[in-house]
Amino acid sequence: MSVKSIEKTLSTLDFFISNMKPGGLALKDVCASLGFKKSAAHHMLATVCQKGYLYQDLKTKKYLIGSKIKKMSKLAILDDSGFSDFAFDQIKKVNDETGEAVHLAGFEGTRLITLTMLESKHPVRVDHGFLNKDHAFHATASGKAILAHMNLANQEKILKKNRVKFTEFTITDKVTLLKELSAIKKNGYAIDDEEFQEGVYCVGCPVFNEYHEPVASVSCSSPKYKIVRDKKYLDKIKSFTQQAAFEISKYYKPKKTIKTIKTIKKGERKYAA
Amino acid sequence: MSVKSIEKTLSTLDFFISNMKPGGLALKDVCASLGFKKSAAHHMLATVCQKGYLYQDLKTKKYLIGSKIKKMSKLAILDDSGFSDFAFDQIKKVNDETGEAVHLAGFEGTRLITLTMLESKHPVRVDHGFLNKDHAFHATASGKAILAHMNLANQEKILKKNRVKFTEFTITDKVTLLKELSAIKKNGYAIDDEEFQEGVYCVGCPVFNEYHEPVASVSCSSPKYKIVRDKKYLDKIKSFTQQAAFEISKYYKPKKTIKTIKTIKKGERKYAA
DNA sequence: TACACAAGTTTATCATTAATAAACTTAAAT
DNA sequence: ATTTAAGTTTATTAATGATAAACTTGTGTA
Repeated sequence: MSVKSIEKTLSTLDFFISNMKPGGLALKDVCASLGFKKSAAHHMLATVCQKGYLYQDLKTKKYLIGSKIKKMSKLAILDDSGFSDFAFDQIKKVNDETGEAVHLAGFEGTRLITLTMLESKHPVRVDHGFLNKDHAFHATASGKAILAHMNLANQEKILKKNRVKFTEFTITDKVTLLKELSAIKKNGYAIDDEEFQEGVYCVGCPVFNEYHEPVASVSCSSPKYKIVRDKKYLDKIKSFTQQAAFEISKYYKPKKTIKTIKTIKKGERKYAA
Repeated sequence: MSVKSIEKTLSTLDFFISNMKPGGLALKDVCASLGFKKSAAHHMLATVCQKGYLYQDLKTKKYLIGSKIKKMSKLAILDDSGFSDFAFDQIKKVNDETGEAVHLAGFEGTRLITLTMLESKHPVRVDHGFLNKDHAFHATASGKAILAHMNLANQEKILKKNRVKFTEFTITDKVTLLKELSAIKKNGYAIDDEEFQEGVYCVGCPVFNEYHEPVASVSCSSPKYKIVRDKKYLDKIKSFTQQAAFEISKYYKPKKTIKTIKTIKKGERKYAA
């Protein structure tokens, strides 16, 4: 069960984060975009303002981002960038060598999260454009690469919340998926053959932490026709992706010789399963 | 009127931001600290997780900061630091010269916000320790310094929400306050004589933008006995505070000769009344 | 200066919804 | 293996959030 007034409020915060304009947003803008009644929206926004997450300009009455949210942007505990920064060069290399879109994905609970992505350089591009692949753990190479190396309990928790059929090729049957995951674990890489988007073929490889738990994945997406046309193209993508994931896993095996090791705080390794 | 479930939810987010522990927070911790019933808290947290503001660790079931909040911390629109950075040297100077606690305050709607503060260097210190002086516009030197230079309409809006009696010296009568504000405007500085905290005496001076609208203030806090003991001490504090506020106002009159002018974006000047 | 319109605010009422308690599940500790 | 504690789910009820309508404020136009 979910609490509707909370959903509406957090959707509103989402909206402010994504659609903020210089002078702020008017009540009617929020109502128009999110389909709220103006009196209801007013009560909601008044409460959000009272808590300091937004505030209202005295003169224009438009709503602006409040100090509570701004304060967040200064909190070190929220800074996740250590891992992504470490991974960037490897992601970049795959992108440079293949020219295809490359994704670095992590997860939070049962949700797959895109941490970094580099877009395709080719004229015919695979353009995902979304940074939260909600409920797509089972339908993406990045998701399956992580999932394959989890224990059964976690696999089941995730699959329970990830059973959306995105295309006709999306695997939704649990038994078929578990069989697939078992093969992925053996092979060391995952394939997404138009399971998330039609015409898109991806290869994904897992990133492990120091306990060999899967914590992230690297994936490379290509238009499927290229894969079909040239068998060796897949091998190329596969090897670069695999190599990148292997290198990124070293983030979790910090060597003393790396000078920057002191700056890697415990809290940054928060992708552990 | 305020929406209670929203209040609870945002209080919970506040709690997570302030009290996050490495492995996350358990449901019972939230319930114990905020006085929620566990089933209600569970429903609330489930909704917050669904929206990606928090997430639950698969194994420990503890709640952690989610990608939505992390993403916020990377958004440029939230970056307010231009003004505070510009002001820092001046704040520092007052702190160095007087040794007393110095505050830079701004405001959001009817709420006074502490942007930066430097603590007292003296053994007997005035230690505010709070960064959001809620509803204290009327009871602080920083608040009154800003308020004095606003138009009557805005003054009244703010005073309507700022009438808490913090000490026996807090001025809550509207007529008395408006008279005081008028004097402050004439003098160019505001005094807080134990109106917010007993034994604490503050001087506050307004910072103006290019349209001569008050947008912030600098205040310096001292134990009252020092002020009483030595008449010249107040003059010293007053002159340093005044000078700092004057210099900080230059942020809003950018000269072409300053090279960094190009980096000052329109959006950063968001303290205008 | 007056008028009309649009946006925001407040209020009281009603129906929905969030809070509750109790039963249930899971996992850890003895 | 048993007990306990934490988390989850469910059905019920009382409280609360949504609503419409009246009201206020401010802006732009005549």
